[in-house]
Amino acid sequence: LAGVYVPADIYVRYLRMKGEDVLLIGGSDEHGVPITLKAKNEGVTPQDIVDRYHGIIKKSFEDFGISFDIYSRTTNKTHYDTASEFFKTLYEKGEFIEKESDQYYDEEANQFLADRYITGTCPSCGSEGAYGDQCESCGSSLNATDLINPVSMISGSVPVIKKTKHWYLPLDKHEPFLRKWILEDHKEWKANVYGQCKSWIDQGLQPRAVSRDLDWGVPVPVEGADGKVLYVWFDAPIGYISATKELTPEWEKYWKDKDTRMLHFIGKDNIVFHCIVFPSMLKAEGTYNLPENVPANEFLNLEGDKISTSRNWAVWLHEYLEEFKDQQDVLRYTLAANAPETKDNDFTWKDFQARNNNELVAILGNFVNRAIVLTHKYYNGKTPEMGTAVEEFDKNSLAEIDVIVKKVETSLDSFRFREAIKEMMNLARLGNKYLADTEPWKLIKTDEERVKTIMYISLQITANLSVLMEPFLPFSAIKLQTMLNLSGLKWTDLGKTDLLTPGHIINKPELLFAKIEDETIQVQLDKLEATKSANIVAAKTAAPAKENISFDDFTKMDIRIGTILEAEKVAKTKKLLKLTVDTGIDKRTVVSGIAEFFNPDEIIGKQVSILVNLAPRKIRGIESQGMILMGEDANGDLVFIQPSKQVKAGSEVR
RNA sequence: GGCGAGGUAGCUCAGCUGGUUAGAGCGCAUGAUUCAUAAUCAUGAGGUCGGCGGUUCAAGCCCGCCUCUCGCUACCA
Repeated sequence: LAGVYVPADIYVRYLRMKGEDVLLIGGSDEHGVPITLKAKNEGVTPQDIVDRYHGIIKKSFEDFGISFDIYSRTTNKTHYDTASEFFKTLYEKGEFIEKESDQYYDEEANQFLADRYITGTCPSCGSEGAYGDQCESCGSSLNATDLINPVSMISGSVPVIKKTKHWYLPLDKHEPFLRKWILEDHKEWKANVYGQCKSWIDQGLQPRAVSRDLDWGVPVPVEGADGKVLYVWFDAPIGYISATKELTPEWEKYWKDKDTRMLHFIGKDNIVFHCIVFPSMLKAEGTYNLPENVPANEFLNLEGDKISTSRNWAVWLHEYLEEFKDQQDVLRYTLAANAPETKDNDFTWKDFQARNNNELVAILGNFVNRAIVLTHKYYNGKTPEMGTAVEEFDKNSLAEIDVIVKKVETSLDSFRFREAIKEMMNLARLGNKYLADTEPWKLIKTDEERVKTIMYISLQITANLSVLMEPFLPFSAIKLQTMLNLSGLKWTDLGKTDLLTPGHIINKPELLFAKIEDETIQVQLDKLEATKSANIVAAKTAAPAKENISFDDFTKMDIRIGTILEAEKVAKTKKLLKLTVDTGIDKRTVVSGIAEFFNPDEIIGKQVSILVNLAPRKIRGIESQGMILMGEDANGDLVFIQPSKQVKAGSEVR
């Protein structure tokens, strides 16, 4: 929400209020591989899975006030048609590279087999149980087609070799264009976006496969492509187009008109797809506009830890909407004010509370309340005349409205939402200061004419505020406008000093924002604490035992106590240490992925358990002759399996 | 390991092509005030700008090395 939907919604509401013809398009990307895995796990179809979530997500967005013109999904027919057509166009234009290769096919399961799903005898060492991509015994890298006696791991049948064709989008071909378009013509893009694009382009782009041998996705729409679907990253961005089509017959205007500006609001993990891949697709197709900007944001953490839906480390929108009824704007405000625009940021409930109590309640809500309460007290809710006692200070204060509006516009136009929302709050600050400086509650006893002017101006500030806050706090803006008995105001009304005309009746004051008490926050913190505990418990639960093996199988393993003699980091790797171990039998080299947990110096001289008859395997060009046994705890921390007291190197472990 | 982004007051962040005493909001302290949801207004305290070295008359901004965080990437038990 923080990085993508809230900023996008603010921006779009702003443009709509300016009277621009704008659409906010979004949708669920439903062809991801995790979806098929989840379906398999639960024994249901992928469609069941996506049906379950799409509705919930869509409704949550709606209730939260993310004003999508359409929130669609990539499993609907329009999308299938659109994506197919898009592919066909590129295909016919010769924008793809076709590569044919031999691949095993399981005739029983009716599908092509990924290398990992094929097992057989290794052609180089003759051992059984080698996988299609490599032999675990000798470590050689294999082509699946080289395996002797291959067997499908899915059905157990003997697979047949079939030619399979895949299509690749030659990103390298578009490199000169991308270089100019991004690196020269879009220097104004955010540093994080520009930097990552530059990095990709400078490293040289490779052709990227756009098809896969899977059964979940949009079928590849050319002859001889049975059982092939569009790779998810290819079809997903086309979803933006499909959704627009679904929404309006005039969809082409939004995608192809020269004057249309397209923007992608995304998270930083999606930069490459939206800045390099999708634009290349659009360019290749030829008739579409390219994005004008991609204001990608960084990530928002939660109470110091990365948000993770699988670990339930998250604030679920549908739960928030229930537990904080009618307080969408509080979360919108907090998220916008903390948007991770330049670096990852942290959401904390304490900050949420503080933003509400110290800013929304104290500054904004309070000012509005003061103005309206006083109006009712002095004039029974009737807007007074401007009065004749207008001073320089009054004029300056009114003029200040325009200055603030301009600043908000500048900030929004350059996608600086934190700055924009802060400026918006400054209008409420202006109001508070105006009241404090003019003190109408004192003057009412001595100078009623002057008080009319003061209240008139205070009300105009309030009315302006109700418009200015609308993109950010739409629910509260409507509430305030209802209180003021106003409606249909536009962005161009901002700065006007007669939004409420003399005699205009305003309604009774209601509080815009309610204080949030410590207990309420504590409930949320407790909930997260419970999640944390649950995760720890879950992590403590040991994995289920593997299948039984015979004693013979066990005795095949030759495990010894060895002593580490030397240790050094393998260059250009993060995890690997190259160890020299005295096994008692010999001194041998072992490559071990423990560099993140041990300094080479610290472990020299340590006794460890080592599997000495594991087939050698080349890792990073170094032949590893054995495996150091490690214990791994739930956090992934590694510890050595060591003898409880010093024993002779070469002692057997049984 | 390579690449990208970031490391500025207690917290969240500004700081444009290097130039006088480094800014804002919140928090904190003091004072004023009472129309208002004990809200508001004023004033103030608080920073060796991640570390070291360099270029320059001048560096938070430029260069080098190091370090920490996040992301992308790599033949990653």
